[in-house]
Amino acid sequence: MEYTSLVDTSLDLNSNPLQFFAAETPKQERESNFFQFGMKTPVKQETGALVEELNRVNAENKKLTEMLTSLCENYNTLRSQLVDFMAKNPGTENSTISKKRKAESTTNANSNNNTGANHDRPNGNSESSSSDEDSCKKPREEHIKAKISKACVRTEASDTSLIVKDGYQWRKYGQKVTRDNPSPRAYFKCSFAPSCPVKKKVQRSVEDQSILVATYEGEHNHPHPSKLEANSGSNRSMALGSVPCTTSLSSSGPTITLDLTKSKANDIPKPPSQRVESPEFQQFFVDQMASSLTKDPSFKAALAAAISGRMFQQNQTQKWS
DNA sequence: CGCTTTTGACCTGCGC
DNA sequence: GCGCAGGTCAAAAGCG
Repeated sequence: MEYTSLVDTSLDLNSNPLQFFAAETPKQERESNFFQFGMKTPVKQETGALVEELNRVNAENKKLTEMLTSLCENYNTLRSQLVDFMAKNPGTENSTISKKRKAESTTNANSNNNTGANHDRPNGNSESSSSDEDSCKKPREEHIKAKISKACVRTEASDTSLIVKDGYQWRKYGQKVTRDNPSPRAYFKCSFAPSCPVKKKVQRSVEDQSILVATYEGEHNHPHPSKLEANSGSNRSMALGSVPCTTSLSSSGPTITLDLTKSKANDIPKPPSQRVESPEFQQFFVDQMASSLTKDPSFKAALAAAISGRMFQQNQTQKWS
């Protein structure tokens, strides 16, 4: 797919030109030059180098912005094509899988290309023919399963607690050992329950014990707790804010992987698993990034503001120096 | 003392 | 209908 050629995973925005300066010059010289800047002493060579570097960074930022725009456009195109395809071929995606348990085992076992749009139930449009039957059988769960999402969280493998710090408060109401996974599965309800219907299941990945797979069911009908303190962020990913996020993902659906060990591990992100090298994984990685970036318009706006803000800041810095 | 967690029992749906 | 497995309940225990 063309996405892979578009995405430069080394998103080094070079937002701080002084870092380049620092990397190329000895410490003493750096400090003296810094004071020279402060005293507005013209150093033509260094200034020229900085201007050149700044221009290069600006060009790179522009290029990245274009890449991002292109990525979003390609994603939207692909998504609309998928929607069309699903509309024309209603029975193509596991139309026989309408039962609850099969649905879950499918999402767990297969690395099929479920997007956030069809994550509600795996059988997409064919659901319309069987939904009535299902609703008769399971009227109680119908509304709860309105929205299901997954998140993978990397933790220390030795950490036996099934706690996913997503900012919300949860109350554990059960734990089970499932057949397909020796690790116990923990069941949580939002602490705002029963007014908030959201539940989550947390279980360690079979493949990588250091990854916790959290499955969220439903949507919170109350603001994110962090928003009460800092009114920023527009979705869960944004609200996670300060959590070190290293964007890896699971093979079972749209996920966000948060490397909670990163802050403790010398800032060296570990690869989620060997699967990251596979084309399938990379493809899904791109899809996931595009999904995360395009899902929320306000996130796009915030991203654009952040990029332009950095560029503006650089220009200001350049002017002041 | 109140809240949270633990854990065994119970409920429900699915496959045979 | 029965057994199995996932999900939920609720009493007991733990904790601040």
